Amino acid sequence: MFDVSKGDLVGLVIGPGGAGGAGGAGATAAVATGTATASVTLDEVATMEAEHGPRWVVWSQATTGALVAAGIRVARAWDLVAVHRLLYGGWSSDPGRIWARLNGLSTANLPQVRPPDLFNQVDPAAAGNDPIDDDGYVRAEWAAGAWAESPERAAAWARLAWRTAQLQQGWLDASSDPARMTATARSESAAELLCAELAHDGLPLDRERAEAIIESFVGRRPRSDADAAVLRAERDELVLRHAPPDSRFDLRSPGQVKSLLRRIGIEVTDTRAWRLESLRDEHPLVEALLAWRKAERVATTYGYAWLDEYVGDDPDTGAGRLRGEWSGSDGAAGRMTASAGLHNLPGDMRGAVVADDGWVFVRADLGQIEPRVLAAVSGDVALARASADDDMYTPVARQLGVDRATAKVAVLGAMYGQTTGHGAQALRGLQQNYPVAIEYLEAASRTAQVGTDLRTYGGRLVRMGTANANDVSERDLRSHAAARGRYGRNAMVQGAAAEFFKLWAVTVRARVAPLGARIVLCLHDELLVHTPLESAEATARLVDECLQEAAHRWAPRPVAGAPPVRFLTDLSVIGCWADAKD
DNA sequence: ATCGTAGGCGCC
DNA sequence: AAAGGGCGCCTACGAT
Repeated sequence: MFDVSKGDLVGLVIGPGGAGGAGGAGATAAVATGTATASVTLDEVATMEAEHGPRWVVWSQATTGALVAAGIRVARAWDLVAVHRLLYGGWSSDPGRIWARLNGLSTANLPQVRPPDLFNQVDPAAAGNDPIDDDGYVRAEWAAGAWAESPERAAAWARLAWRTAQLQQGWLDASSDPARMTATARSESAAELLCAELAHDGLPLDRERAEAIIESFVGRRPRSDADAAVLRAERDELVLRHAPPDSRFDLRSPGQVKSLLRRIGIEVTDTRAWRLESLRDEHPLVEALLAWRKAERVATTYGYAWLDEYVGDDPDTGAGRLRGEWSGSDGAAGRMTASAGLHNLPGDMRGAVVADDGWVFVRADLGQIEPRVLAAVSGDVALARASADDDMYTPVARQLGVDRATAKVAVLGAMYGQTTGHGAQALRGLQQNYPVAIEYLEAASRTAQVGTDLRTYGGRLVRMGTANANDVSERDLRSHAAARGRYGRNAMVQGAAAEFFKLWAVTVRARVAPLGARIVLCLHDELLVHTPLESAEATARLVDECLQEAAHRWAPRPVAGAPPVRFLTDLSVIGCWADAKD
């Protein structure tokens, strides 16, 4: 059907109705290259994947999600949103904005879909068969869904995706390091595939265990709204009985908690747990309040409502699955994000994350990823040498003539912008012994402070925005500049670490699939792989091999005289996430 | 009534 | 002198 080879770009769109019969009414899936287009069924997409292994150009995770839902897991992708975020920073974008940026068109007044009203009837014929309007912009109606109204339009939409990918590749080629940025674009695109699969598969979670854990914190499941109110009041009473009689304070209002504390003779600027920690012995109410807070967190965020909303079944086995939405590169530095509490499950709840019968988890996290990444991206020879040690802080401490704890605080402080306390003194030692790494951070901080954008090692644009100088005091301006400095400094390390992690993750995704294993959780520097018991050892070996492969591909050219930076994992095979030792 | 912000806390 | 970054999610609260 198509003259394509492995890795060639092929535009792919899938309409809301999925793929009907090829060319027939309702066939809204289409593929396109620069020379051919076709309406296709999802079966035909699967065949093309198996026979040609192209790199599928998709507008967003929506297409990938439709594929996964249809049971198709492709190897390669070019995700236009993911590459857009790499090139231009920021968050999600629609086709209109992506196209405009690539073509040098202003994005200040992007065409909008006008809601149909008495005077503005949408005329389906008006949109024609060209997704690009006379002014060069993408027709907003197309982006809003009109592209799926006919096979011809779907084909044109797939063709536009292909053309957009070509434009993006052109911009990557025009960068200072085309090979590296292209590698990042491909890795980030694969991460979006992984995200679609994570969202579909879900994290194995034992409902009964989860219920038991919740119950241990907040008591039994309420039978009604009224019952819930009673139980809530009972939990509040455990704190309020320590309060002055006839007083009325709302524990959920930080301001009122502050007033309450003042009434019992405790004056604080805020009521955060770490601040109250040292005041535990001052008054029994403090202890009760801290326990209440912990329970309240479970009750509101990880309680029965959370369970009911986000935990469903595996379609095959009926086992519990916690599902959320996944994004491959949200936020400043391009980390993965997840909803439904997947990225911030309380430690106590991990006891409910249990592998299916006959399956286990291979859990692996990257050891000291940020200082190792700093060594790699900065090209600091001395720091790269230190990375040879299982514990980087040991050689650093020896070099600086301080204890390990001080060395660790100093290194972390340097990366995060902290310059006070014990770290400050050791910072000077870092400057002397690891000048390249420290200067890398300082340069990022200086650039960020004046509001200039940065790019991570992998090429992601970190936008610094602009300070609103008119309504802040001189003092605030300075603190804003300092904050921007910390932000930029941190984004360079955290961002590069995120890129490296994703390269590792997508490599694992590809390698363990033949074993029947699947990644079920990505947690910034940690992978949880669900694998059949008999494949556990092989999976574990692959996870480690993939790290070495990723490290080799990610930083192939160490500075002359420097050893390659060493990366390592802490790896365990477990039946329950809580069994991980740490 | 709806919205955005702030305080707070979970994880890395 | 002092300064930690990121995210999601909850509640209260003030502004609109």
